[in-house]
Amino acid sequence: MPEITDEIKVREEKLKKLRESGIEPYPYSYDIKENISAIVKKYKNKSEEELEKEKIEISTAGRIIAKRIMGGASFFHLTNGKDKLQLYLKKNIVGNENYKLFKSFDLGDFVGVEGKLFKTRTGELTVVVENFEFLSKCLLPLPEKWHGLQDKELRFRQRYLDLFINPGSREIFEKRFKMIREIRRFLDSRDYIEVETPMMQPIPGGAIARPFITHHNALNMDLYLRIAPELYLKRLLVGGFERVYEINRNFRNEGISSQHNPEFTMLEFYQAYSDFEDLIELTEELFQDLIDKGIAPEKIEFEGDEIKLTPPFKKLDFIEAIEKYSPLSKEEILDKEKLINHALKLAGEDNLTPTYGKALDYVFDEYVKENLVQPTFVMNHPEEISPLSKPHRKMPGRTERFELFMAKMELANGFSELNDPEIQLQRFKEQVKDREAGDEEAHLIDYDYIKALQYGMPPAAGEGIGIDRLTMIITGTRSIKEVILFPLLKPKEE
RNA sequence: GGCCCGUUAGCUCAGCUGGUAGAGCAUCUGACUCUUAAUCAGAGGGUCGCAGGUUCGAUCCCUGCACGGGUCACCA
Repeated sequence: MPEITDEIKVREEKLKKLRESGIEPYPYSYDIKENISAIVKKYKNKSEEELEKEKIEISTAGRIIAKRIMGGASFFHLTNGKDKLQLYLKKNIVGNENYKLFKSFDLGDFVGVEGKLFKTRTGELTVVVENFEFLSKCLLPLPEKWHGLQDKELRFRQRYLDLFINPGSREIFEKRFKMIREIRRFLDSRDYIEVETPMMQPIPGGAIARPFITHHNALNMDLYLRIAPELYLKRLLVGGFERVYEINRNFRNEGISSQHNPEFTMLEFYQAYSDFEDLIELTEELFQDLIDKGIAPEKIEFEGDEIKLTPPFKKLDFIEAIEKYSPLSKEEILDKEKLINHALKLAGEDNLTPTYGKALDYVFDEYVKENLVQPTFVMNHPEEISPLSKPHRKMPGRTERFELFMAKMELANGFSELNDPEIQLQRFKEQVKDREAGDEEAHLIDYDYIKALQYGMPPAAGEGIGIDRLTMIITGTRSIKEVILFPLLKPKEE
C-alpha cells in the first residue's frame, strides 16, 4: 500500500462526498457511441463551419488528464490511452451544481460525456459537454504531465502508468502486437497451422540452456519449463502436420540483460520437404512483408550506423567468419585442441568448459558477434554446436544451419532438421559427454524423441525467431525490457 | 557474480568545502466564460532508499545492505 499523503486523503475525501451525494463512483457501464480515437479520426479535419452546421452529437468516455479551470467555463482533456479529446464545460449549460462537481474531479478519474463537437479559436476539436457521468475514481496521484514517468524502475513495475502517460511506450507495444498478428497472417497464408505444445516438459530439449524446474504434486515428479518447443513441433512433423508454428514463451534460467529476459517469446516454425536454404528465403520474405505492411522500417539507426532491413541479407560461413574477425587461421579454428586452448586463455580457465563446442561458441561471440551490425546469415555451423541439425550435404563436419544476426544480436536460428534417428542418438550421446565434461547446458537424451524419429520424420527445415528482439529491431529499441510489458524485476520490499 | 552510476516532496529534477532542504508540475484556498505546459495571488506537503560508522554536527564523508540502470562475465 502506498503511504497516505495529503493528496491521497483529498482524493479519498472526494470519493466519500460522491457517495454521500448519491453518485455511484464505480458504476457498471456507460453507453459510448464512439471511442475517443474514432471521434478524433473522424472529425478532426472538419472545419469550424461544418461542425457548426452538422451539430454532431457524441457520447464517449475516458480518463481526465488535464484540467484548465476558469471562472464560468473550463477545459479538460480526456484520453482513452491513445488519443485525447478536449472537453469544454460551461456553467450555464450544465448548471452551477454540475459545473462545481466536474471541477472537483481529479486527474486520472474516468468520466463519460455527451455533447456537441466544435472547434476552438485555435482549431482544436472540442466537445461542449451537455451531460456527463462519473465512471471511476483514481485515488492515487499521477506522474507529471510534461516529463511523464521517467524512472525506469517505476515504468516497468507500474507499466499501466507508463502506458497511458508515455505515448512512446504504448506505441512500442502496439507495434509489437501488430507485428505478431502480421507474422501469423504471413504464415497462415502459406498453409501453416498454429499449434500449442507443452510448456512443462519432463526433459527440457531443443536448445542449449539451463531450465527452470517445477514440481507436479499429484504425479510426484519434477518438470521443466520449456527452453524451446522444438522437439515437440518435430514430433508433429512425424504425425503428419507438414507446416506448423508456435508463438509462445520459452523460459531460460540465466542472466538478465538488455537482451535477455528469463521468459521470452519465440516463434518456431517447421516446414516439411524443405531445407535451410528455403527458410533463408522465407525469412527474407518475412522481413520484406513486414516492411511492405508498414510494420518494420526500411532502415534503423544503431549506434550511429544505419541498418538496412531490406533483404537480401549478407551471408557468411561460420568458420570463415571467425577467420575474418579473429587472429586465428582456419587450421587453428579446426584444430580442436588448439581452439580449446585459445578459448581457455581468452576466457580464463575457470570460466569455460573445455569442450570444442563451447570453444567455438566462445570464440564466435568474442570476435564475430560485435561485427554483425547489418543483417547477416551466418551459415554452416560445425556439428559440435548443432546437435539437432542435419549434416551438411557438401561440407563434412558441418551442418545445414544458419543464424540471422543484426545489431550485434542473434535474431533467428534455423536448419535442415536432423531426421536420422541413429545420428540423432549419436549426437545426444556426444552431448552427454559434454555434460560429463562440465557443460551443464548440454542436451539430455530424449529417447521418446528418438522413437518418434524411428517412425520416420519427413525431410524438413525449422527455424526460431526471437519475437522480443525482432520487436527491438523494428522499434529501434535497445533494451528488451522496453518491449516486454512486464519484464521480470525483483520484488521491492515496501 | 565483478566494476561503475543512481536512489532527495505524488512526479521531473536542483542542492557549493559537512552547518538538519529548494524549484517546476500536481494538490489545497481565492480570482477568472475560448484555455491548451492556461494565467494571477496565497498555502500545505520531506524518516534526503535502509542500517551502522566518523564528526560538536551528515542529504553531503566511510562501511554494509536493498532496488534499479550501464557494462563485463554467464548466456543465443
